[in-house]
Amino acid sequence: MDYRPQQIEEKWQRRWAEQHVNSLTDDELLTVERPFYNLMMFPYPSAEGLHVGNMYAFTGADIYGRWQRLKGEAVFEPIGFDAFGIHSENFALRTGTHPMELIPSNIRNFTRQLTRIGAMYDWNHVVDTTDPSYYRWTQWLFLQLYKAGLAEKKEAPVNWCPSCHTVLANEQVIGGACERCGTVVEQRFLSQWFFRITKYAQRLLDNLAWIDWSETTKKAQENWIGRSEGAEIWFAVDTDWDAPADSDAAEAVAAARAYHHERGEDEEYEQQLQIPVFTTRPDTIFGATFLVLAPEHPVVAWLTAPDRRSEVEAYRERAAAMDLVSRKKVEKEKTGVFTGAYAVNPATHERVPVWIADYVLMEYGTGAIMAVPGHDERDFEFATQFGLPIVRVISGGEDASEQEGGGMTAAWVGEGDLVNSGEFDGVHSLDAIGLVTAWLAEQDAAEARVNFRLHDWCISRQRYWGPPIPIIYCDACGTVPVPEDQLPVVLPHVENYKPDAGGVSPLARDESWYRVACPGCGGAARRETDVSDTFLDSAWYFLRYPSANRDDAPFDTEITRHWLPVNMYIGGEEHAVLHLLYARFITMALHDLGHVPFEEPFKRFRKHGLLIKEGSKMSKSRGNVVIPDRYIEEWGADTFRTYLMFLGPYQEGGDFRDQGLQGPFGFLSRLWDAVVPVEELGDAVPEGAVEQKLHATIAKVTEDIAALRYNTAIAAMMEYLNAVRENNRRVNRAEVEPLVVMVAPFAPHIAEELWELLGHGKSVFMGSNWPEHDPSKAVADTVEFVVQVNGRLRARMPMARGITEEAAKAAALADPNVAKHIDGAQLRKVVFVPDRLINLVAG
RNA sequence: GCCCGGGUGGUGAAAUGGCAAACACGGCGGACUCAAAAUCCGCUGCCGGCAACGGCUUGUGGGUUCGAGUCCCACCCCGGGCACCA
Repeated sequence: MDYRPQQIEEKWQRRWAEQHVNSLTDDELLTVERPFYNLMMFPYPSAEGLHVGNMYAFTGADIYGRWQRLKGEAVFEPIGFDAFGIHSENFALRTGTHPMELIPSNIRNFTRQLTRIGAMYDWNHVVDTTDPSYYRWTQWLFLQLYKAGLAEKKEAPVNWCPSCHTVLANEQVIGGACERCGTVVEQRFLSQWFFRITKYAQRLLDNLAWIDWSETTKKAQENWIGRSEGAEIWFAVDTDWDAPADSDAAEAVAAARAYHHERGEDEEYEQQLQIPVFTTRPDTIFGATFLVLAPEHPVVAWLTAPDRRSEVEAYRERAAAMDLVSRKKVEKEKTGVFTGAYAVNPATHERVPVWIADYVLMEYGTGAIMAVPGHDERDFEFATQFGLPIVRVISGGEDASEQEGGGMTAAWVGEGDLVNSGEFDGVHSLDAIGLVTAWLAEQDAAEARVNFRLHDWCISRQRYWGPPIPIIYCDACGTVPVPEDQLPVVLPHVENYKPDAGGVSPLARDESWYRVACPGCGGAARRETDVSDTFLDSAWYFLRYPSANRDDAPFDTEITRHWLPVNMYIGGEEHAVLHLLYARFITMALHDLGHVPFEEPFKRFRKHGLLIKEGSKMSKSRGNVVIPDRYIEEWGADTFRTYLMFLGPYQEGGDFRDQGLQGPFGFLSRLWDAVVPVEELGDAVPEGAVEQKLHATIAKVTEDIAALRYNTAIAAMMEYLNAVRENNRRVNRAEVEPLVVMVAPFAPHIAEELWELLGHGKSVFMGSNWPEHDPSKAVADTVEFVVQVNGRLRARMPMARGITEEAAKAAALADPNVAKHIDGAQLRKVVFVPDRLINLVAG
């Protein structure tokens, strides 16, 4: 009987479903012992169907879950659909199918594919983010954050995608372009809903020290959070003209006032206008020869000299019109204009000119810098271009020769001793950072400060396909949260859901929907018409899975305590700073609000690598995207799964080559051929080389799967099967039975079929069937010993395990080839590695 | 520029400082067959040699070590992320 994967796979998929092999009831969720929550990143259900990249991710995660189960854990392995979002909506717009029809049919197709690949999903606990019974709780989550002051609406510079007609979070802007459509984003000032993730910046960073995550992912988060230690230093403005007297005056002063008010500096501001700057190099303060403000800095209009106003205004307009990508180009020539104003360097008490330039960004630090051209490359370039003074305050680097004027030829950014720095001369720059900050602080001119690159998370979207933000605006009561007992705010079926270039949400076209009575006073009010970011849906879905059937709470307290945090989460590196950071933030916030007893959602996270095809990236335009269905049809899910895991190291990715499927298929076929004539199997216990190989293989496969080294685990099983079948020897049942179990996580269908043929009444996954190895039997009695002379291989000889150095040396010296290479020379040294090698150093 | 990966046969890839190339694909040769497919067996890094065996070989150049793909220093190349972040 030949191996016919399609029939076997159909049979077992049907049986798993009929006998509920892979799902837990809600009662079991509360009571089972050894719970193991095995999570993978839920897919966005595209119309194209599951991509091989999804299959790769899910298969690797499923293997881990199946293995835990074979070891006796009660594994909960759920799946769901991240079905809201711009991606689905854009596709719907393109094809003219309404997302409310498109998504359910995509989900049906995904469900079919996910079943066909043979993953052991718990179909009793599915999550669909577009289902009102789910997004009701997404809205609830928004309200909890709102009540805690962690959600706020504010006017801010935001990323605007002119193609998707919506704002984007910083994390969704990749290299200056929209993550979804690739269009270059613009900067706009809009009033948007933000989550105050920056409040958690330090904790998000600190916890990275102890969570068990892939190092690269932690590193990416660390960089994204971007902590910088330094100081904020205040420069008093010194001008001899009044604030602008024209019609812009009130506005300019109001803007400056608002800026300082937001920073809590009302008092200082009323006394004298000060410009705060952030620097990581307070040690270079004596070399700060000018200030540079971001063009959009709110105090610019206030302090610009009357005769400079038209030039400054022109520059600001040009900067505002520029897209963010070209503005942030490093290689671009420095531009800027002088405002005519001066400020006082608090260390030197010298007046320094105040400039504006687009290389200073409003969104980082204070939107203003002290320029130290002697020790900062960008400031050096700017000073050189505009003829501003360059002063050396740290020794090191090179100066031009006397004839050439002796000035600095480049910024010196390294360390050194301070010079031209008053009482600090001779102090090392690293020591000076703290000393100078303290000295300035005594004069109320500075304070030590930490800055983060991380920005607040902009969650409002001017789009249709998302959960409406549960807020109502009332003229009398102001901003009113929708009462929790009125959730969900159901997304209405809107025929024209096209986004609008003006930034008005599609929901704003449905008057009957947004006109609503104020929950506070009962008067006429209107709903918020923006929807929330898809990443909010996915920031808490893992909390919902075990409680997916609860309709009175987002997550059941007992079930959550039993199953969370997640034991193992496997997913793609592309979400390192998006989903994974948001999920951590939301969990931390829920912890602080008393909703969950832990603050990190995922105990372990492992990233998987990227699949490429025949040496190049898969993409639609290249036309080399692997369609999994075709391969599964041709080879079977077991072969496809095993090949995906065999083609390279899982955590690094690999190269998909059509020819490669032959290898795993041959392996499974040979396994089939070895086991299926069950009556012919011998009853002898394993012995000799096969026994040794069996125990060594169990040890290796167990270790490898634990470390996600699936490719070498499969190779080890292939080697073992080759040993079992060597020279047409008679195969014994006790030799193949453990192999069938070890194959099961990779190729579950064939394993089930063989397990049944071997006489077992129930699924191999019911019960702790993972084999144990006996370390004493995993090693051979004789080892092949390597003999080196002066570090070079000269002979190999079988020797008894545990042979002494003396005996090994004697045997080695007796070998004619060894003797020849020693050639009568004196032995200077003998290096002996037990059971492995002896190196005779002669001459 | 900074931060991660990575560079090994014809190909995908293995290798706690201790036999480089496991496992697999492909190729070559053979068995079976009228023939082909499937299957099975053998060979397969490069150079020299009938062979025994010897020499060379993990991006480049140095170093540490009895011994380096692996550790250290410098550099080149490829992939990914961040980036005028003060």
